[in-house]
Amino acid sequence: MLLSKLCCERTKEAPGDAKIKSHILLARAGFIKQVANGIYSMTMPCQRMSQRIQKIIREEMDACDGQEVLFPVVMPRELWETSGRYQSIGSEMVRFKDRSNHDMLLGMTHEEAAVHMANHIVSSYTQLPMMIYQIQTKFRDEARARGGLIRVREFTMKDAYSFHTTKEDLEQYYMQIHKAYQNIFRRIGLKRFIDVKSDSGMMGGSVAHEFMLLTEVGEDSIVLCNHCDYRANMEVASGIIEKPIYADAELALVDTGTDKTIEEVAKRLNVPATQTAKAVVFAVKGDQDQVVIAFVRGDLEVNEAKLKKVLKKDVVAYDGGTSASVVCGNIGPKDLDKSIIVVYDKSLEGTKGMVVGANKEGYHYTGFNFERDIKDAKFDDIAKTRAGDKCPICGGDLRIENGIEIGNIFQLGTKYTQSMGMQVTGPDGQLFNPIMGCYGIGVGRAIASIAQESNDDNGLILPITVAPWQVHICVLRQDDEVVASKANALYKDLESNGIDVLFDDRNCGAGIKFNDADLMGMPIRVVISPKSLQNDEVEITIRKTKESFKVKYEDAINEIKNLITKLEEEYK
RNA sequence: CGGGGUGUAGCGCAGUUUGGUAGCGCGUAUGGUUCGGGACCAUAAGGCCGGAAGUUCGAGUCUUCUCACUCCGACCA
Repeated sequence: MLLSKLCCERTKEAPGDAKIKSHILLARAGFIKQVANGIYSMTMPCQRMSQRIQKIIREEMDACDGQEVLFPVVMPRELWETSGRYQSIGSEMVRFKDRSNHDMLLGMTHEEAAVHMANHIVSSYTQLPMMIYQIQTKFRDEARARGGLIRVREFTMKDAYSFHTTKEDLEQYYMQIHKAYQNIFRRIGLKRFIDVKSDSGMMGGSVAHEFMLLTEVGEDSIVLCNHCDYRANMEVASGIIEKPIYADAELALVDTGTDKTIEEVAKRLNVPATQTAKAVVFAVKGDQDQVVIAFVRGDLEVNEAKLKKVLKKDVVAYDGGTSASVVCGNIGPKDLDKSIIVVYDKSLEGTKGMVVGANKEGYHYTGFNFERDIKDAKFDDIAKTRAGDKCPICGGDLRIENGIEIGNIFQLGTKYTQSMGMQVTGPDGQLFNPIMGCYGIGVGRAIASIAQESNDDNGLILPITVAPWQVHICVLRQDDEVVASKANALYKDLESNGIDVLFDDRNCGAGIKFNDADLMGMPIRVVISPKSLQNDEVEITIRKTKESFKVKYEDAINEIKNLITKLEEEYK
């Protein structure tokens, strides 16, 4: 490809609104062009990078006996009603009417389409296990797109769906995909990626993992153990906390005046925050009259994802406007309104001598004993894990890092095959619902992740496995006929040897060429100039290591071939 | 959805307080001198100042409405 003809403009300055490295660099290198909020066009280099990533994904999926298929982008309402998700998914799914007034939607995930396809084709367990996958555009009307390609509304995704006869078979296959994902992320050049246990969210199902790139700019919080392999998304992480024992005491009503917060009350009564219980008020989503109160120890926070899981209901912030009587700031477990759903965190289990609200303006109780004073209380894990809590596996210290989700895998179970009525005949002649797994990777987010992780002050540093071109030729003094023809000949020769080359054939200064080459990040730079040709040489520089050496012009092709092989080794 | 911010040349921005001929840097085009880390000189092209309505002799600038983008938060397979 001739750079002079490439539809891709590099700029010195980043868009004013770009904040994170990957966004700044992809924009400056001219890889992406924003069209609307969360919607981008990709120029040729970016599209080629996307295709290279897709090729690696295909190879790994095919190695897991995946069959590449294509589901529709636009689907009818009826299909999504069979799973119940037409109703349960909110405004992040775009809905519209076609010309004959049918309700239609844009696919944001394709479980329904996958089951629809499988259901009409598979009739016997002998056809299982089976995995189908596609690489296609998805649209999710995110409330807030941000960070360039990190969080967008329209994106390319690989989504795969597997069908199994037994749970054991799914589990075995799940491990196989898990391995394939590790291969994919390693091969596209990501370094700091890990898999974590995750919440299965709206997808349903039980076991789920997310693949995360650890980075400052990540939107997810990940809990990691400093000593063992334990790691989990904050949404599901559980740490062990120190539980100081306080002396049991008589229940006593004390005047706490206008003090409401844990900090104020603890200070007034001269007790540590760990000797208090905090009440956090929620309401069931869509029903502000159904109040939910979650109790955690005073020094802890409620983890809403865990609370939702315990309740099996969605909760939202309580807006205060209901019939239930709650005295905010003085809420306690004793004598609460019967209509309220109450959840206690494990941090309170077995505690005594605690300070709790009295459900009475201006008063708290001291000496509260959870075993004695609440009958039949059930304790669930609903507290947010903190850095410094102890690992549930080995007892080591936990730490918290940010991450970007770059892929995920779910053991779905029969949620969709059941709701959509997919049944096949089993070995015993009886019909059963196949057990499903599903597996996603965001291609655009992988591009952003690579850019985010692999760069320096001068620009992108693309792994050779995904770089749009392996070699970037800079010809200095394009106006010199001998140099120009030698450079052009090298360009042609490399291409005819199956090497992808970006040839900077512009007649401009060396600085401009070097800066553009660094910014765009191709792994191998070849400089050919009057100076190098004096000794009949060209200069080869490795972008990543800045390592540079000269080779004879005639040997250039072989040297470059060898170098490519050597660089590729690292991603095997 | 809540709270802030910004819309002026392809890109980055000034000009708005106090209304009076549309600016700067980068980029682009042409000519020339240079040219191994974003060179220099000269010349030129490029704008309905996001949109609509209003105030005014006169609006990029003031008023009202609207749209878009964006940051923080809520939300998020």
